[in-house]
Amino acid sequence: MTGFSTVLPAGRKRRGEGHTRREEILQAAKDLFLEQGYDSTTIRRIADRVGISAPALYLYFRDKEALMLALCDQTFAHLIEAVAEIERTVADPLERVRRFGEAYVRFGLTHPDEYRLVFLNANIPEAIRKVGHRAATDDPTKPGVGGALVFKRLVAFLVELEASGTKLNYPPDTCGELCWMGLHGLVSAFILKPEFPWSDRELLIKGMLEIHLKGILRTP
Amino acid sequence: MTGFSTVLPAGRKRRGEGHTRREEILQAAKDLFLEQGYDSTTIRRIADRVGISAPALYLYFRDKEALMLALCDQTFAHLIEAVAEIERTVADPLERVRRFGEAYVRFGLTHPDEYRLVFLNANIPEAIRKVGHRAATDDPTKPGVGGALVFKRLVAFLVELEASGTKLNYPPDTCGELCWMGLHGLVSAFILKPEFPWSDRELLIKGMLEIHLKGILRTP
DNA sequence: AGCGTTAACTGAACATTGATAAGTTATCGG
DNA sequence: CCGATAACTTATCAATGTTCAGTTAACGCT
Repeated sequence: MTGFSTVLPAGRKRRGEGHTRREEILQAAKDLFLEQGYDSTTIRRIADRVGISAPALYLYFRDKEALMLALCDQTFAHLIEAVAEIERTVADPLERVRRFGEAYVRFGLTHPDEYRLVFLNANIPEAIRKVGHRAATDDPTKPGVGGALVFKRLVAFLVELEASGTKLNYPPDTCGELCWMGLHGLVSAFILKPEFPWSDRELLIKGMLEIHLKGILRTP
Repeated sequence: MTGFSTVLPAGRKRRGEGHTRREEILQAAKDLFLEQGYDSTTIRRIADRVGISAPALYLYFRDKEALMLALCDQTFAHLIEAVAEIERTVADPLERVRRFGEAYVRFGLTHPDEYRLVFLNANIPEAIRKVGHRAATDDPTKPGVGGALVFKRLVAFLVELEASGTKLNYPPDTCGELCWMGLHGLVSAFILKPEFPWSDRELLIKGMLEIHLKGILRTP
């Protein structure tokens, strides 16, 4: 039961309607990616789904990497939205940090493939690997900075937390990095090693959040 | 400055000396892998280094995956040895856990490429992905169980720790998983995102160890 | 010394991959 | 209706992992 879906040729786009095709390609790539994973998301198969020839893809994306980058940013928007939601609805800085952790883990576990693409892949070309944690100084209008944006929010929460009088055991950015590393370790473990007999998932999530909150807050 | 090293043809092996060639292949693959990374470690290039034809490789390895698996196990032996060293020289269970963490991080940071191959790669075929954390019930004589063996040692340390009277906040295996996830998050962050402006590396390592030790030990 | 078996190995080829070059077609403004 | 050009295709490239069919050389045996 693999790749039987060849789509009928799509009509040529009207002049000036190229961006439409671009989005069709993105959608097809995303579908394929979610259905069959990265390895099956080939240029030819994407083109096939859209109903155009393979080289036509290169009219809209410089190369496969650029296509995947665009996909990543699209998905990251979801996580950014989730964090914005927290900022809108939660006032307490400590609670914001906890909610951030929960949202991050939930995002990773419900979008495992994108998570792999953005945060885990050591095999994919350099530029894609960087997407997750490109330096915060990079041009934020360019594709591939979603991860850094999210991370900056976490650090901002920690700065608030410190400003509100809570003592931290490390500088806010170090705290943020430690928390992210723990959350990332958790998510990537579940994603990369699903066959491992992990103990209760909810316990692990709760435990990881507890450990890190307890670890960064100074308690005399 | 890339791939100029083509090696002269090696003489045919005597009858019964095939295993020698097998090890030559492994060595060449390892060198190439360390020098140029996974993407450059192709069947043809490996064969080229050894001085044989590409198909000759398939006399000694079922496929590329099997070759890489063998490489992984070879490298894992180093980590296993480091852990055994701890068992030999350190008696205190708590200290054993701390030393395990240090050794694990040191291993990851000094063997980043192997670490990527074994623990990080979401793109490489399934069997290689599993290497790091194959279920402990798997046949331990088969290749690819190095990761699980190491992890079992950590859990054993935690069981000792509990037996010695120290109260834990979670069951030993859950504690082990949490610790491993944190350590792994740390190592993989450094490896996958070297360009990110992390705060002081030593502080992060020390912090991660502290956080997790504090987190799993019950302190009333 | 010669012969047959077979381990060790090679050359050519296949299907896929991402990517490019060069040419074609259809749309649209004037 | 015509010329410019956006949109697209066909043919092709080099590289990848892998297989097939054959070849060569080492060894035991008579």
